[in-house]
Amino acid sequence: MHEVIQKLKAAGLKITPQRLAVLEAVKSFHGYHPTAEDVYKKVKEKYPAISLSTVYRVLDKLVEIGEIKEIVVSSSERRYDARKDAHYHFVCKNCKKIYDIPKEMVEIVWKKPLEGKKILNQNFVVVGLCENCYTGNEE
Amino acid sequence: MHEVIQKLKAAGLKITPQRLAVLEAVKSFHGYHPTAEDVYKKVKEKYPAISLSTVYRVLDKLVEIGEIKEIVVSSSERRYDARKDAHYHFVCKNCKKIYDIPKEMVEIVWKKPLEGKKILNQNFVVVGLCENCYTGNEE
DNA sequence: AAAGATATGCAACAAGGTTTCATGATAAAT
DNA sequence: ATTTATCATGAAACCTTGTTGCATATCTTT
Repeated sequence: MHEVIQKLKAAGLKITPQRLAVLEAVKSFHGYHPTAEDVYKKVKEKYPAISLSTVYRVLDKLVEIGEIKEIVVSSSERRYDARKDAHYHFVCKNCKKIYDIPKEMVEIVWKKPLEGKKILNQNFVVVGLCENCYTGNEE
Repeated sequence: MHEVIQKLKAAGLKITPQRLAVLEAVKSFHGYHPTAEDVYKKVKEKYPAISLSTVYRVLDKLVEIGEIKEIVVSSSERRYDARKDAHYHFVCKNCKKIYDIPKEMVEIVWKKPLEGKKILNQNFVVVGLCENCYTGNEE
């Protein structure tokens, strides 16, 4: 929590209760990857006055300063991840649940370098059917 | 073009000029990965009466029968790809341009199998800065 | 050629996210 | 501690992307 305050200050941003509450909320979803709406509902529990637009704005800022990540697993909604270490994701085509894939499970090897371009992030997203949906018991 | 007709028939779908025109349009964007809107504009050139909702519906069907693919590279809009062979994508964080990465350039090795889950697709999306944006000449 | 089934166009709608603007809170400088 | 300049917030309006309901039109099969 101290760390964020440093980062916010370093970026010339103010320390507001909303910002701290939103970050807390995102962090509270261990293993789950919340949408902005999910975060909004969670924050409201302890901070009923917060507005949805503030949540959107704070999420953007937290991504900007690298305190959380946006994961791109759907073309229709944004999802956030408080985990900052590298890892990958599995998305169930049926129930849409998102699972973490530990970095150690997969090795990504470049056979030839990507000439001219600068790589900032490597997103590996596996789409398939999870345990529940694969065996037929829809969720 | 013959192939699609077979696929549509096999899926119990009718052969309509709109469906053929939308597929043609998607195919015409070599190397570019159009949004539904892009496809709509392109189709309109030769088929001015088509409606946007039809384009959305046809794109869905074409994805369903595997004639085109939806690529997930943004959380806010869908993009389509007529290329059916496996390959990956690079997205420029600055100009948002999408580049194809040939399959041969990257090798994805599973160190441990994904227990219980069935893999349908492996999407590898690299985010970074492209030639133009990296060197400072914004686009 | 007719019948049945499916697709289309239009317009209304919905979800997710953004923007504007007046007000309120923060941080730096007295 | 107070003031002041700046930045952030809440509320509501708005925008973009995609979806749906329904009447009409078009396919396909007989």
